[in-house]
Amino acid sequence: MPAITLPDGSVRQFDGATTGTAVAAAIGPGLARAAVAMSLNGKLVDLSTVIDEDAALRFITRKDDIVLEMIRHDTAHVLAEAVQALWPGTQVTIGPSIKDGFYYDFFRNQPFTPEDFEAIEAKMREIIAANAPFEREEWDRDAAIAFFEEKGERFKAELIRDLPESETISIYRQGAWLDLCRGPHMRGTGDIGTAFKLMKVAGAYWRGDHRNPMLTRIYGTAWRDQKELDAYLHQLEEAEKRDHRRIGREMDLFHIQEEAVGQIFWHAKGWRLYTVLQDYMRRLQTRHGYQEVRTPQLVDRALWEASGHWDKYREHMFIATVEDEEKTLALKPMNCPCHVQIFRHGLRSYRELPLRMAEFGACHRYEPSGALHGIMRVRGFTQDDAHIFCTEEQIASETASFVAMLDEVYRDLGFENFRVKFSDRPEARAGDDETWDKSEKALKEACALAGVSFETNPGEGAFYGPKLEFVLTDAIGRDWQCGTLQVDFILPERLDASYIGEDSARHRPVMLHRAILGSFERFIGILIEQFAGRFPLWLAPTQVVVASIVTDAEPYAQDVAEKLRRAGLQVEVDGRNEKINAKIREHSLARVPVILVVGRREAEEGKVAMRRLGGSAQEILGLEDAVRLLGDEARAPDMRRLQG
RNA sequence: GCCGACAUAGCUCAGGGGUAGAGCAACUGAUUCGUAAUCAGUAGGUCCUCGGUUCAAUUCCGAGUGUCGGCACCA
Repeated sequence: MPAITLPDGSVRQFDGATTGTAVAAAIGPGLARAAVAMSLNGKLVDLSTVIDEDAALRFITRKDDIVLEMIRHDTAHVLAEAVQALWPGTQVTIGPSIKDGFYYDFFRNQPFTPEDFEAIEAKMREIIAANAPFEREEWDRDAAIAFFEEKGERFKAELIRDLPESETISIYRQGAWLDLCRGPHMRGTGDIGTAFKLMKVAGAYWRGDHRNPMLTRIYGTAWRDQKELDAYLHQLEEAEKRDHRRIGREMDLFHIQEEAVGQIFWHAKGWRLYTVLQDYMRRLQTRHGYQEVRTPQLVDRALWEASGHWDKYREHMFIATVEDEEKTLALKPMNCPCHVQIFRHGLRSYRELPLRMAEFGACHRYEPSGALHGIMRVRGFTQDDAHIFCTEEQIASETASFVAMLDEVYRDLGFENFRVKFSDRPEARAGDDETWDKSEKALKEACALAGVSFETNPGEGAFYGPKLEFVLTDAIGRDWQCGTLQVDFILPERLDASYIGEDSARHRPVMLHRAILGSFERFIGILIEQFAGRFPLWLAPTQVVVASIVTDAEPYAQDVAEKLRRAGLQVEVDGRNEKINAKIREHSLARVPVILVVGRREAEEGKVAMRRLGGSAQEILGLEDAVRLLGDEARAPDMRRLQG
């Protein structure tokens, strides 16, 4: 006699075991039509699930956002059926819903191409139109394995074999086709609707392991209706316009070419942005008690052997040799071993700790070709790196002040939201478990002190210690690690760093590896996408264009520009023989934040007509006022804070 | 690195077995025009590289390089 409690608090009694379908029908035909699944005691299940005891029930209709996940998951099943119908012998593997869509991984000797999409989508529409119900069955484990092996589905068989013994083996049928699946699903394929689209094909390793065979993955997107789908596709187009590679070209910031793959040719404007950012970071870190150093690019392999990097990362290092010498040198892939050299050069006292050593360290890593991505993932980059040599007791407070500094920087640069991941010990690591226990504990306590909440990223730590990763998202929705803080008990040991304690004995310092931007290259990439190239005045490579209306006004335009330059602004004069409309248009498209228009009138009266990017209003200002206003506004945020 | 796609003027792209075209940009001239494109003209290309097929390859085939999208990697 199940009593079913609905979200409005009402309770319905049923004589015997019932199903969601029956309950919905009992409530009303409208709901019966609309309900596609249900939440039973908080768990999302099929509508056909049998209810034989008291339960809290909420029906899921297309209005619920959770239905998007179901649509996507169901669409993945339909995709798999379509593909197997068109290319028998293709093996199925897994097909989950993901952000904005779904994918399905297939094994087939010949990969799919986007040209196949049309045929696949047509077949999918057929399957959806047939509206076969999704039917759940629970199978015996061995029978399921035998069944899939019989069919030649060795990946499916392997999946079942690897499921824990306690797991129920459930199968979902849709018409004549079936798949191993945990569920839940909507009522039938017809519930999917027609707002789906196959997006791209890609290779993906079976179970995400590069030693395994490569599968063909088909990505798709699916939505409740065409309107949502169109909106999503439009959003993708908009994101593409923010792509830092595109804006970098449009704004003449940088380029990359074949002769220096993975390295950046910074053009004048891009470099201006870079140096403004670097100056800002330098001021900030000085204020936060860091000392800046500079260490060599080429360092003998002996040091990398001692640090452990040679062993682990040799293939990813650029090696340099000279004919006259036996030595093998490596372009530094990171700065820490060099910083330890400075630390251990001479005797250190506990009184010097925490010692915060910073370097804008230019590093080179031979990144896999497939990893390269614009200026975000490169082979030559510069970290805003620093190492804090401290005692164990100082870890927490140093972490807290680091997080405060990072927070300040991210806010100043327009990032209010960022995610923090805590990555703990990886499989391949240096140091014993005791040390790792100590490091992870220290870092977690430090997070608590700093009020940092994080998600855990198991097994993703550095080989020498656990790390915090500060993650920002690019225009296309991809995550990038920028800031980081890593606790390291290992390197000081390996490279024999020590200080003299209060007790006059030698002690090992702890090293905190930390970066805020991560690399200038990556961060500037993110910054470009964040602002879509429309930088705040202090970061803009060209801050002001003075545009003359008539040739007569050009001398005055030059005069205006000169005064602005003296106030520290980056100014260009557009004295070309073009109509003012054309100039406004061009400089607006070039994302110049401020255009000062000057004609005869302004020249006579000593004024400027100021127009801001994105607005159409103009403001008439006296020249001196404009210079003061813009000069003030162009100050970096830290300078404003200092100067008020 | 792996799978796939792509590579033509500075940019965006069209074309196609008989050595290439558009728009924008550039340059020249005219125009001096007050807030998102003035008009006219000119110039610009080893069609990524190497090899093969062919009377003939930028086009077809192969290899390489690079880029893009994923996957794997990311000290």
